Amino acid sequence: MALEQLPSAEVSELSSILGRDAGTLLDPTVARAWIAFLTAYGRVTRALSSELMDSSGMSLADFDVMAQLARAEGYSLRMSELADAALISKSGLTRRVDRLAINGWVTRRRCTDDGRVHWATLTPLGIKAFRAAAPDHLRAVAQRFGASLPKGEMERITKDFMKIAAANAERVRDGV
Amino acid sequence: MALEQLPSAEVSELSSILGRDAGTLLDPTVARAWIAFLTAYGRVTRALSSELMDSSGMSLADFDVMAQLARAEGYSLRMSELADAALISKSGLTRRVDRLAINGWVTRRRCTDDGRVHWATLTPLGIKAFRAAAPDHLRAVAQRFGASLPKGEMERITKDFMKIAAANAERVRDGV
DNA sequence: GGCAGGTCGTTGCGTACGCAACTATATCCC
DNA sequence: GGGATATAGTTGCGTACGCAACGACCTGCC
Repeated sequence: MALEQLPSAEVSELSSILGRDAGTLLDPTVARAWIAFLTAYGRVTRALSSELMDSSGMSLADFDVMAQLARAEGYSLRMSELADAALISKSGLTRRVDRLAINGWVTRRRCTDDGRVHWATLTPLGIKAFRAAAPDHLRAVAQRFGASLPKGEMERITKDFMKIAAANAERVRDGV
Repeated sequence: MALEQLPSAEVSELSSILGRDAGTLLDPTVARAWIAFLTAYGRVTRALSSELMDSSGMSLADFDVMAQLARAEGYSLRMSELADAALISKSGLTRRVDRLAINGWVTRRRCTDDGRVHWATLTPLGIKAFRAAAPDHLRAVAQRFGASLPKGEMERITKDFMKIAAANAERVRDGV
C-alpha cells in the first residue's frame, strides 16, 4: 500500500510475478483504485484515530458507536442493530458497550417486550461527551478527508461508495 | 455507519444533537462521503478478508505484505520500509513477519552493511503461495470493488484517493 | 578511541477483535 | 401446552495490534 511512487508502477511490477495474464486477473485500473483506496483509508483513519484519542480519550470505534446512538430515536438502539450499524461483530459490540458503560456514557437495559433484546442508550453524560468530542473530530474529518476534493467530486464519490457498499451488503458473518 | 437508509438522513439527524451549528462543523457533503467511504471500506474488506482466508489460509494483512515483497527488487525490503508500505507499526510487522516465516514464506536476514537493518525476503515457497493466492483474491477485488463502477469513474476516484492519501502522508507514528 | 545521540528492530504489556459455543428467551406447530 | 427451532446477546478462547521501553548498532564529534 505504499504510495508516492505511483500505483501504476506497483501494478505493472506485480505483473512480473503473476505472469503475463496478470492483466486479465485484475484490471490495472481497478488495482490502482484499490491500492489508492486502501492507502487513503489507512492514513486518514490512523491520523483521525490518534487525534480523537488525544483530544477526547475516545477511540474512533467509540465515537462511531456513540454517533449511531446519538442520531437514533431516543438515543437508543438494540445491540444487534448497533453492531450492524457499526460494522462490528456481536461479541465486539458487547465489549465495546461494556467499556462505554464503565465511562457512564451508555446504559444497557433489557427490553420488556422481548427478553432477548437489550437496548443500548446514550446517557446524558454520554451525550455531553459526544457533543464535546464531535466538533474537533468533525473538523478533522473535514480537513483530512474533505479538504482535498471539490464539493462536486465529493458528491460523485459518495454515490460511488454507496454503490460499492450496496453491492457488498451481505450481513456481517458472526452469527450467520 | 449504517447505509441503505441514506447518509443524508443520518447527517441531518446528527445535527439535532450537535446543535444548529453542526452544519458549520462538517459540511454535509463531506459527512455523507465519509460515512459512505467507511461503510464501503468495512464491507468490502470484511468480505475479501474472509474469502481470502478460506481460499488460501492467508489474512488480508499477510497478502498485503507479500504483495509488497513480490514487487520489490529481489523480493526483499527492509523491515521498516515494509512496515511503512503496509501501513503497520514496526512491532506489528515484526510479528507479522514472524508468522510468515513460520510458514516458510518469508525469511529475515541481517544486513551486512548496516547491522541494524534486517531484510525480509519472499522465499520461493512464498512466491508460490502468493502466486496461488493472488488470482482468486484479485478476482474478488475486481468483483467487489471494481464491478460497481465504470472504468472512467475508477480512474477519477483513483486520482481522488491519491490526493487524499498524499494530503495525509505524515509518517506513521510508532517511533516518531 | 570513546561517548552522545540517532536509527532499526524486538519485546513486554495492555487492549481489542472475531469465531464458536453457550444461555436465555421467543416463536412455531402439533 | 410443550417440544423443536430460531434469535439476541454474552462468554471462552485464540489472535493481532500499537505503544513504550529496550538493546543493538551506526555516526559524528571531541
